[in-house]
Amino acid sequence: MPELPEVETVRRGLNKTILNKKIREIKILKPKLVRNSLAEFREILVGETVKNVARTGKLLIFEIAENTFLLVHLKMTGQLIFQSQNEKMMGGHPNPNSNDEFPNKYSHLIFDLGDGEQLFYNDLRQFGYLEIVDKARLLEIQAKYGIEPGTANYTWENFREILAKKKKTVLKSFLLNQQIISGLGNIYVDESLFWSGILPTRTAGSLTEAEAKKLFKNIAKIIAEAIEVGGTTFRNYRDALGGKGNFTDKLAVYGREKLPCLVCGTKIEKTKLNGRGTHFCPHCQK
DNA sequence: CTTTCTGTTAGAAA
DNA sequence: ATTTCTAACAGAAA
Repeated sequence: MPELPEVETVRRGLNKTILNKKIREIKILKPKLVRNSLAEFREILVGETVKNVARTGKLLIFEIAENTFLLVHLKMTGQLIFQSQNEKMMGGHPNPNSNDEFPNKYSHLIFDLGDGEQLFYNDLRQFGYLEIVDKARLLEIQAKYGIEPGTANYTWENFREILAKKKKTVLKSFLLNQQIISGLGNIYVDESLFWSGILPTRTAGSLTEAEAKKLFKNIAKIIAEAIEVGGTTFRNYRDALGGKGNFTDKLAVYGREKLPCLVCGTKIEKTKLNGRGTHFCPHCQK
């Protein structure tokens, strides 16, 4: 479900709500989502506090101690939602942006933070995971991620270099590959290619210098804009307070098949490319 | 009713 | 080695 802007929005929400609150207890209702043994998972976390929540690509990193990190990947439908029971008891819904009540049938882990405060890990499709790792393992995992929009390694030089290394790869797959460029998913790949006027079926090596530069800039721009408005809620995505993202109304092609292109009015087409639904304007994209 | 689709990605197959 | 397909799962939409 969530791509870089959505995970970043969750990260920011968590940093505003759960930092330095002691984990009193953890209810684990779906053990398979935890990659450590349950005993170890509880042993390490209960009594600790989260010092900071960081992120690499779509992976959340809870900093627990010098050599202890809790990784959380939301995959398609994972949610991390903070709820304070106190506000609820004072009347009104605890989260002004949400009507959802928690826990629900998809709340598979519940972190008790004391004072009526809880953090829920919800996951309809149960593809996500939680895993405690040490620093060495964390670095190993982070090393597999490609350049990331919004960070220092996202430079034109580096972008040109990865394009040159994957000349024959179809752009859609190229942009979805987290080891090449991290953070993009199906929505933002389609949007970036649309605004760059490039068909998703083109190969990395087929781009002109001008096209490549345009794509490079548009990716950074679209990701930044999406973060600003709290990401995109197409179906299940919710932020750390249960709220929805507002980039949804700004989508130009994703989910707009058969609707007129915002730029030229041609009907947006949807095809399947490498197993992924792919949206594009047959007139604007060459 | 059945079939197809869904924001991810590890691992298998090609 | 590199690229494409499939499975993990539940539910909505066609």
